[in-house]
Amino acid sequence: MAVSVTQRRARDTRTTLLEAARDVFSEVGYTEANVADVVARAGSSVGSMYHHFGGKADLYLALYDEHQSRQEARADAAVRQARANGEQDALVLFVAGSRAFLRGCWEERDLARLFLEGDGPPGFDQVSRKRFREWVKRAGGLLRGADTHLLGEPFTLVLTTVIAAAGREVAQQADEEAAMSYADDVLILLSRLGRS
Amino acid sequence: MAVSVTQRRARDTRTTLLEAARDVFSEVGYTEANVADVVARAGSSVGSMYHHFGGKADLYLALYDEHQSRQEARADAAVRQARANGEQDALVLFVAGSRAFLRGCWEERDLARLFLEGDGPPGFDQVSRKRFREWVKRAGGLLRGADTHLLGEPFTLVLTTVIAAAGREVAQQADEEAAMSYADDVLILLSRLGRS
DNA sequence: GTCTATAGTAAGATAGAC
DNA sequence: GTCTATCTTACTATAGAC
Repeated sequence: MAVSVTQRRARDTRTTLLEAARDVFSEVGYTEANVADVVARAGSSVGSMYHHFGGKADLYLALYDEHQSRQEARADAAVRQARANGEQDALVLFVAGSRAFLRGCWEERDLARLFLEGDGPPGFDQVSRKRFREWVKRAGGLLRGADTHLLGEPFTLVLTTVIAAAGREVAQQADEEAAMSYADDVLILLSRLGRS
Repeated sequence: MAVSVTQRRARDTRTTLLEAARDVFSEVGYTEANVADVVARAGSSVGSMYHHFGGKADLYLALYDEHQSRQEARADAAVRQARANGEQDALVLFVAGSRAFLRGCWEERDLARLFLEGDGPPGFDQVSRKRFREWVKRAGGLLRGADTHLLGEPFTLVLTTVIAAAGREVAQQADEEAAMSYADDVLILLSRLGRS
């Protein structure tokens, strides 16, 4: 399909707005940020912004969606990779996925901080918790069967909250080495939970 | 010291406002709540509210302060009690304190939900995380020396987030039995972390 | 699709009488 | 200390020209 010039412009505008939103939200958080600043930084206009997005909250959610998708992709890839290398231990696979997730928190630390800090539109906390929980449940499914203790709500809860909190801390470290060292420390603790 | 009638009235107003704030915040959360509803429910007035408190955020913080103090008292009492009963194992003591904390989350479930849900004034998340962390560090100090692995930031982080998340879930259970059962499940997992 | 200008609105906070 | 009335401010969202 040929893409017309105007369609391309529209895409650019959308992208530019998202990048500006990323910067502004990261710097001042959701509550403090205002739409005017975002469109100013994007060199766009309020009208355009409302043409492409439903509003401030929608902008934030779009940013979250893309970030979270990338994070899940990273984790999945790491698990596949480990498996391709012959790894079979469920716990090791799970840790590999989580580690990739945490590395992603470092690489996209501005966004990770933003989303894990808890400053978002009304109700965002519950939404993101739910999505994250789904992911952990899927990834944590690896552990099923390994140990009967590893089933059930409380276990998923612990996994979810620990990884999220670790992500927040990782994103705040001074350099990559410190970040991954922190990540590994937490993953060691998590591993203990997996061993009966 | 004799307490004058006007002083007493003032105290009553303050208390009534706090109770109303508790109800309103619990029902609709911080963001959705507005000062007008609070004073209406209290049968008071905006002016009085601003006489006693610095504003909406201050009202919320006062509520949090008192709740958290009660929670810490509960936990400390439980630890003292266990100690008085001859318990010496650091991990068992820590779990006893945490269990009392979680029971408190059930007893004051309206507030526990409110504060652990993440909807508060700007910056509240960090403030409450910090205070909670201090408490866990103090309580978790029990574990120092038991095992060299139990030192360090990551361990405190895990303890903190797991207990907080457990509190949120406990506060949402249907009845006390379910709540404490959930609490115990999580505490079993936490115990595993303590055993090397 | 993009922009400017403006409307709408909601709510937190203050002033000042009693 | 308590109240009523008002202010002020800030920002989201829309309308309509280009």
